[in-house]
Amino acid sequence: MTTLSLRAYTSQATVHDHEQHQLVLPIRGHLDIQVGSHQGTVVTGECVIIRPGESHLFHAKDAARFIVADLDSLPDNLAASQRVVFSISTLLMNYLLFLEAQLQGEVDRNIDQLSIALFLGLLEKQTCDHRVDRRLLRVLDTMKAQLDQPHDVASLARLAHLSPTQFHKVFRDSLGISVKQYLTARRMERARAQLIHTDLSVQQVAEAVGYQNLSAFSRRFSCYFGQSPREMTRQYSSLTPATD
DNA sequence: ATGCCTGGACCATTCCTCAA
DNA sequence: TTGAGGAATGGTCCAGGCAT
Repeated sequence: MTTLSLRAYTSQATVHDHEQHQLVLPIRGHLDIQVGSHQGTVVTGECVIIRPGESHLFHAKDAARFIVADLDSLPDNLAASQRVVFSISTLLMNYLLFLEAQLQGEVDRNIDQLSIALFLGLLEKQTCDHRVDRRLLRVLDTMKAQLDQPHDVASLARLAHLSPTQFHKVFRDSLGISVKQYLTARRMERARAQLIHTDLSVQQVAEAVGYQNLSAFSRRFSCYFGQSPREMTRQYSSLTPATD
């Protein structure tokens, strides 16, 4: 049995434990946590795993809000991990924001079941073997929010309060790829989504993800996905029934 | 014919790693 | 932290394919 609840703690909770697994996912503000021997702060974009019988306590600031999920069992990817805290994907983070609104609305059993199913589906997609360095969170947000803008490493490093060399190192240690590779990956994924889900032309999509030059975009897209933007569009449009 | 797109060649810039 | 050097990336130009 999986239940989801939205909770906003504002005061020190007493030490306690549960029979079920519990996941705590901040959607605003941060929490000070103590889980077993682990102690630290958890911020938006991270998830805490609390195993059955494990003593824990939270302390949240006034404005902090977070989603709590009680589960009988963890998905395999989480169960296999020894981590207490890991970074969640942007997709799951966005879904949590939707859930926040959903959980405060009217109670509808069907919708609730679908919501939980989707939550579990996204949970299974998490790679919980890493935790993104805090200094990079603003940088990642900035890049993702401004994919159409040019980003140079020097200014991104300043945002993280690191020297360019340190920034390179922290970035690769934390995410396993270089800054440029990360930016290109985000741009390509966004581009693919726009090509498949919108009627924007390849030119418009290229501009939307920061390429002034269509040729450069097409080349990069083909390298990344192994097929051209137009081929990608056609492949998916042939799978989608016509609406008119 | 026209517009849209792809991909090759070339070049400049920026990135990234590594040694000092 | 800095600097060097190779690698990667993006822009420009252009030729050519494809659909309308």
